[in-house]
Amino acid sequence: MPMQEADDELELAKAEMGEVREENKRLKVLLSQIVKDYQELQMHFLDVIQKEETNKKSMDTSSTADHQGTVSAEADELVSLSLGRTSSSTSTHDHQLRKDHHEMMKKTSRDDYYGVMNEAGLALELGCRSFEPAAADHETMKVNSSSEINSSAADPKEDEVTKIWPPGKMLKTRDDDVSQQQTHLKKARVSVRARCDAPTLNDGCQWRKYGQKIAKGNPCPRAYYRCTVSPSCPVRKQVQRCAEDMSILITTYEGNHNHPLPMSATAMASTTSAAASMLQSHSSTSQQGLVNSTTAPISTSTSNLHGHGPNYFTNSLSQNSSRLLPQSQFYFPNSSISTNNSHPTITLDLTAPSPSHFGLRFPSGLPRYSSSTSLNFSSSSSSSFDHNTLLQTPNWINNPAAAGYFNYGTVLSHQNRMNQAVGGSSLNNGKQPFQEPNFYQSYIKNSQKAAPAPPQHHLFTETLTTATKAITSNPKFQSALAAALTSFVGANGGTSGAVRETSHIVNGSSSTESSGLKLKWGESLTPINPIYPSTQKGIGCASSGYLNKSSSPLN
DNA sequence: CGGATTTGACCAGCGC
DNA sequence: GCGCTGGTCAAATCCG
Repeated sequence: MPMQEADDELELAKAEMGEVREENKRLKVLLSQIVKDYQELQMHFLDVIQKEETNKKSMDTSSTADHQGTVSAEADELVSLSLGRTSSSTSTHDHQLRKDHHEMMKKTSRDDYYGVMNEAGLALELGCRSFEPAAADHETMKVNSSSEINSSAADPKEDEVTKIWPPGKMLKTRDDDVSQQQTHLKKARVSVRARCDAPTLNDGCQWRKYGQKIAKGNPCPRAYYRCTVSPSCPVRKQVQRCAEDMSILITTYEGNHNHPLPMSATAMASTTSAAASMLQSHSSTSQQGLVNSTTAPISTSTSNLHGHGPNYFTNSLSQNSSRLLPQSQFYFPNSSISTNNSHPTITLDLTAPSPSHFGLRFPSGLPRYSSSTSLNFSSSSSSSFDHNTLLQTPNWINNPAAAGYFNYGTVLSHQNRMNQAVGGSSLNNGKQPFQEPNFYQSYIKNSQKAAPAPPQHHLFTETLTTATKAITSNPKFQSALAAALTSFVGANGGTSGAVRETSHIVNGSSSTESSGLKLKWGESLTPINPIYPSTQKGIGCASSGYLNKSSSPLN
């Protein structure tokens, strides 16, 4: 009988593989269509820019405001290109833009151009840049102004630039208008809430703890980490247990990586980047007076990832808001906005109670925001996302503790099975003992007894990461997604998980109840990680140092 | 012994 | 100006 069971399992596995293959084929087709559409739109946009430039020359300066608005509107309709159009745009800029575009189109045929190729061999542009001047991060602004615009993304000088970043002193070199825009938006932060018993999320990066504080209103200490992958990396993160539910780990990221990241780190980086872009995009919009109320839609702009190589992901937060090519936007209705906080924070809440949603929402401590908009990226048959529904399974989601709260489509189920097959969940890297308050310590111990750490399993996640990088960075994808989201939101009620811009706790507006976005996590299959094969010691939220150094738990 | 962590001190921003 | 709070520094300590 054991033989019979084995055969059944084998057959089952084969059937699943077949399904996955078919799904993969469909996705490849979708991707190719997306790429094609994107390229068409890109050319369209450039034509618009060129026309605008022509009009500019033919018109008196008194009419500039009008036509700027016109172009903005058109660009917005396409991929929200207008957001990058600033008064600083000149013909030189436009020409440079076009030149950059063509160069990027050339580059997309190179294997070494970061994220250009996904497993399907489809070229997706990742070197996208924007004129967006309103990045919330001052540090980012400096980098962009000094290195991004005037040099390629691979410019080694970027590190040098970042080395001279004195925290909080970056406004000095900026134009006055930009400074004014940023006076109330000093540093964008992305907060990730996830159920995780490990000290930190396994975001793939290497961190060193440099401080710990008891923050007001939370008995659990807040730990401060800085990225140690590069000595000059300005990225910080704060890790703290949720006061209301200590199984929830709140990880807040701030800053931009200025160094190559391992694949396992790009997942989180891309996710936070997208969220930060969303936040910043909203912020800039808000600054323009388009969104002012605390219940206005969040303007969300997914990130334009770029890199110096297959594993280079420079933007964890706002940097990607300052690219030379346009970024797209989409809107999440009924989202809360706070404009009076110097540290606007967007919270990606991965603690949604439903196992079928990946959500962005307010902390559970704010029950009035508990419903909401969930992003449920599906590779399957959702009619609303037929042509652009591939997303990643980030490594940090691979945390089994959190896994129960996500739906990766077919991937998750496969992965969970595999995880279980190889020994259970990975809740902790086991490297460091917890030194949090006793009540939490006991909680952790109990949790760990029930869930022994398993071996790692990265193959799916890295592939998904790669696919995500390719896709989410694609403005066309974003645009199409935006359109889909817009229509879908209009037709959907609230679900679990949400996109929320916290900027501290916003007022008690109840407007967050109704939005609903369901984007199912997609799938991708090719396992790759040629550069950091030994970096992932655990698939859980344990933060494994990919340089064989310990990353830091919350002690 | 070198690197990471701990933890009290220090500093800056903010509200009163 | 003072106190509170968040964030960082750095010497002491821990650990592999």
